[in-house]
Amino acid sequence: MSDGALKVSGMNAVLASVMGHWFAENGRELPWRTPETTAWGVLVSEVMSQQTPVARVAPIWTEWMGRWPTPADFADAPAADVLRAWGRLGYPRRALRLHECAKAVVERHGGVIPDDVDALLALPGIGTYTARAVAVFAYRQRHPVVDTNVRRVVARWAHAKPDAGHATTTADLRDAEALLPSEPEEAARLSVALMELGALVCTARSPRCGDCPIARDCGFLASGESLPEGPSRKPQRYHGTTRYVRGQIMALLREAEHPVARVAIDGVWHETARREEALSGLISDGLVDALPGDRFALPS
DNA sequence: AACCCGGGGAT
DNA sequence: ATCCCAGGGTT
Repeated sequence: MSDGALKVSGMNAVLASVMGHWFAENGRELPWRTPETTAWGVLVSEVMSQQTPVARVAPIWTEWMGRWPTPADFADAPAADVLRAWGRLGYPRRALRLHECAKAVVERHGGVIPDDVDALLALPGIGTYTARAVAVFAYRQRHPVVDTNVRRVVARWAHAKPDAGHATTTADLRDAEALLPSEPEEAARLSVALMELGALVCTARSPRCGDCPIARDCGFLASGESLPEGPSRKPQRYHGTTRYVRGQIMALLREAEHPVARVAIDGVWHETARREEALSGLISDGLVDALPGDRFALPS
């Protein structure tokens, strides 16, 4: 952190206090934000929330935890059941990785979600963000938790920039670490509050600076600059892409009671090459089984 | 570093 | 019609 104000002794405690009060008043009541949520529940919520808005995750998470209350319960489930329960959350490879993760937790850790960041990082589907999120939100340890929201808040508030880079870097972790108060519990509360601030107030396109509890110290607000108007990313099309066709095939197979013939898959998109690209990709990803007789199904 | 991977709600 | 979202894995 190069900003001089942050080096003032006690500044982090003040930030944590202000953000803590703001979160207590304004934080959303998500189903996994309860004292009885297990580390497994936290892990599931984090994986489901990777690139998927939490509002869409909440009902699926509740159903999921009722069906598979522990990693061991989930590890024993058939992959097809897992993919159907995942439904339309998107990026179904996450569901498969979560399945592999649960199996690894059973084998390596006796069915207990590890509390060590490095052990978490070694699990399938657990990366820089999710490992720290579990260690902090489930085990109340003191680590920086840096997601897209925290990167944006820190970029604006501490660095007076309109936005952050597109991926989490070592510098992002160091910047977030520099903001944490010394007490792990207070640090954990600050991290979730910063994430919530980014989700509700310090949003990507239309930040509500009038509602921001830390606007007084915000470098970007003080700079007087305004956000760039044009699209911040390259234009992304979806309809007709491989991802779209993959999604169509997965939806077809999720809803099918029995293996489907190739001709049924032909109906999801008119371009054969695109269709084949999508189908072969799904098979190599382990999301689809190719069965004898040119038939296809979710993996068994 | 760049690219791939879904889907829906907001604007 | 376009943007955005509690990212991770592969190359």
